[in-house]
Amino acid sequence: MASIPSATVGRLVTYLRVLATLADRGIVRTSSDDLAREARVSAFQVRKDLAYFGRFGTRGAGYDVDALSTELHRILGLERAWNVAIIGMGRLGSALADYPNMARYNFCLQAAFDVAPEKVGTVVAGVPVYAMRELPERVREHDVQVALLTVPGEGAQAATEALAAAGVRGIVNFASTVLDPPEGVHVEAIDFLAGLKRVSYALHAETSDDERAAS
Amino acid sequence: MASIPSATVGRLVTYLRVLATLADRGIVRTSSDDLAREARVSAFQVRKDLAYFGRFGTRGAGYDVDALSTELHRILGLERAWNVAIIGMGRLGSALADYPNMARYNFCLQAAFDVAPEKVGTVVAGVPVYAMRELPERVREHDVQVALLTVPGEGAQAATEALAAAGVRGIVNFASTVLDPPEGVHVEAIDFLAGLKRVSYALHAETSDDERAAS
DNA sequence: ATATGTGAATTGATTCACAGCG
DNA sequence: CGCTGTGAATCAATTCACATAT
Repeated sequence: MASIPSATVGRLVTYLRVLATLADRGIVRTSSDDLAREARVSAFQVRKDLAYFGRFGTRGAGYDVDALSTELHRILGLERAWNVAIIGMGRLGSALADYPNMARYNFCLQAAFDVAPEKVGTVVAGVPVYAMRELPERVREHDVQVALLTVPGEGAQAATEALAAAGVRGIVNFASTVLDPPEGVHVEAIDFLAGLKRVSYALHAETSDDERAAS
Repeated sequence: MASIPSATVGRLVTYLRVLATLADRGIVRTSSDDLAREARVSAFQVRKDLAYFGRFGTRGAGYDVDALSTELHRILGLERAWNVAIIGMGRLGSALADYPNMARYNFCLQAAFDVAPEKVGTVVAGVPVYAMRELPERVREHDVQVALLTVPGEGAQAATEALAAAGVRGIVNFASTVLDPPEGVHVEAIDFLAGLKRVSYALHAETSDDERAAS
């Protein structure tokens, strides 16, 4: 298979979300136009993105909401369950632990880890908190495939290597650090401070333009 | 000015972060090669990204860490302070409220909003929590320019419109919804569930490849 | 000597137009 | 007739090579 643009994968996730809201509204059939409007992309884009993976519509009639949703689940690997661990049970880690929508998408939170002795041994949102040094055994015990990394920046790379050594191949990194991903490990960065800075740029650039236009 | 690729803006944010770690290590001078290695991009890319905005290095010698850092702050609009509000004081909103690094980058958290009557009137991490219906006055009172939107998906679009009407032009959206941004409003999406799904795709695609290779 | 800054070349992604199917 | 699926064309971003400055 030709390699898929990662932007396409990101948009598939969006289409899936849109399909869910359509299904909630009782809508059974849709079109690339509909999906495009809701996802804020072009209808060409929707069709091209789907075309990388197959043919899911009926010409003249559009797409079946349920069927397309099922296909997208399959493509994104969401039909199977993924076992998830949280590394770092600070504010953010705890907030993620009782985020309800994770289970809805087959992400099963199995374990949490922290260095603070007072947290170790507690149970947060039904999930046991282990010491970081137990990570290798516990990751294997719970068959963890994906980690949510919420440790402070300084510890992120070390944690990544420990996770990789324990066999974890997917990491969602919440730290403001560029990780050097070990061979075979996929890292997705979620950096809200970076998002804030991009907003700052957008507002700032706009203001400078206005000033220039006014002069 | 020619329009800047948004990917470039994202990378500038990364370079800034790398420069901060270099400065912490007492490093005074750097090069496009160094920055590239730390940011995991090519040196060409670093130079091209910077070239959109000017000439910041000395040929033969590289870049001054402090000077480049100052320039990037200026470019990204981080020299001035931005007043920030959090909309939705659930788990995530509260976690964001006492995230310490925001102030370091001149993002000043001024106010928080929630619909729950028992939260209204409390002070979280030094920040007053107001009722959603007070949003117009309070946003103006605190001169809020940027909002962190952490309300559930259903309420996100309505909150966006209320914010826009109150004069907020920058929104970081944590909800799993595609927002229709009102005219002149910039939205940055931070969606960790989407990140998790992209990881799922990466691991799943890899596994399918392996199976195909083995057959 | 060395590392930046930049036009030219290349690669990749998006847009388009329409052929093909229901 | 309508809407999908897709090769071709356009547009944008990345990579490269090297002239240029210190």
